[in-house]
Amino acid sequence: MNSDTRWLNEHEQEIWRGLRELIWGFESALDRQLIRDSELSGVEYSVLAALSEAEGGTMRARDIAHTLDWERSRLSHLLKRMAARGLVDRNECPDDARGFNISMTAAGQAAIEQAAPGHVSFVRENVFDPLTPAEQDALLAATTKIQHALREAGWWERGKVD
Amino acid sequence: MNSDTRWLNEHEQEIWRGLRELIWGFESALDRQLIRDSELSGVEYSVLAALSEAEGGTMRARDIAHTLDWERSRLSHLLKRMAARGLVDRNECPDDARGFNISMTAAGQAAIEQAAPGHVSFVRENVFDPLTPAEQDALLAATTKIQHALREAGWWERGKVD
DNA sequence: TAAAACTTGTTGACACGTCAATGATGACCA
DNA sequence: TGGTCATCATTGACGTGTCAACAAGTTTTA
Repeated sequence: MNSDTRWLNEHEQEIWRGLRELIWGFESALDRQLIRDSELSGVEYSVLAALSEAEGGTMRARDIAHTLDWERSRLSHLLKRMAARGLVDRNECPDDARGFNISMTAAGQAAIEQAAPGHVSFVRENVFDPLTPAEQDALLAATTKIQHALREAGWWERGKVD
Repeated sequence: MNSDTRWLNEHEQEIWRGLRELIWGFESALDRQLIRDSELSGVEYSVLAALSEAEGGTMRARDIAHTLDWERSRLSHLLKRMAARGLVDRNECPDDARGFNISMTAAGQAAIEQAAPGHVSFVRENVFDPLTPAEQDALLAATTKIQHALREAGWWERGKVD
């Protein structure tokens, strides 16, 4: 933070630029692919994927938020739109009067089943096919270590950091 | 796309999850750091960083959009907000009546100078410090190849992919 | 048990992104 | 010259994310 900042040298700038561009570009490319090949956005896909792994295609909103590591309000806004589009249903939770059970509708099920193959192919073709197995493992090592550093420093969780 | 989809095995899912979580989490962590330690968002920082490398701290909007690989409308919306906050000025371009010259104000200059050390430290501490030089190079190789695959397949550019 | 504290989910204000439409100007070429 | 086409920037509609405030229910605890 002070004047003894360790600035990046040329090579480090190149590495950083590569990472930053990928972080920026991959997510939007993934979103474009989903929106073109299905009727789902990336976030809608995430929610339906979580539901499809739950028994009966049903989860409490709280648990979806926890699984995806999302803020509750973010999920709430999205679920309202998804319910309006007929992708999910919301029912009161019998155990806990505060809660809601979110379940996939038949339309939601159909949407994710239609979207999944293209989504997987996208990942296959753009992450795994271009890399050797050794490179794939190196990528995992790097992403794991970076994520670990961010967690250690408290930057991973949204909300207050200090 | 067909029924012969090559699904991901366990290990591949682990690699993919690591990448996806990093892509999701890194950007928001970076944004949080900037917003906490300065008065700038990540996108505002990008614009000011581009301007600070131009002569006189001035660039045409078109060139900023090209440098950052952004849509013009995205830049236009942001510049309107930044101008309202006093971070940039917009002046008509003498050569081309369609264009605008965007320049950093003194406040914009002060904001990025104040934000830069913390930003660099964040990258240093969360990307370079956790990785060995060999791992850094492996990361660059992986991001480069993935980006290349996305470009080849036409997924990199926003807009129609046909 | 009553008060305090926490959990769950919604809402509203606002920042930010994409897309499509618009208007104005510049470039090209027949 | 005049018409066509491309370029530059803006705008509005809307999807999406964060944050803070809120209402209502549940848990803790004194």
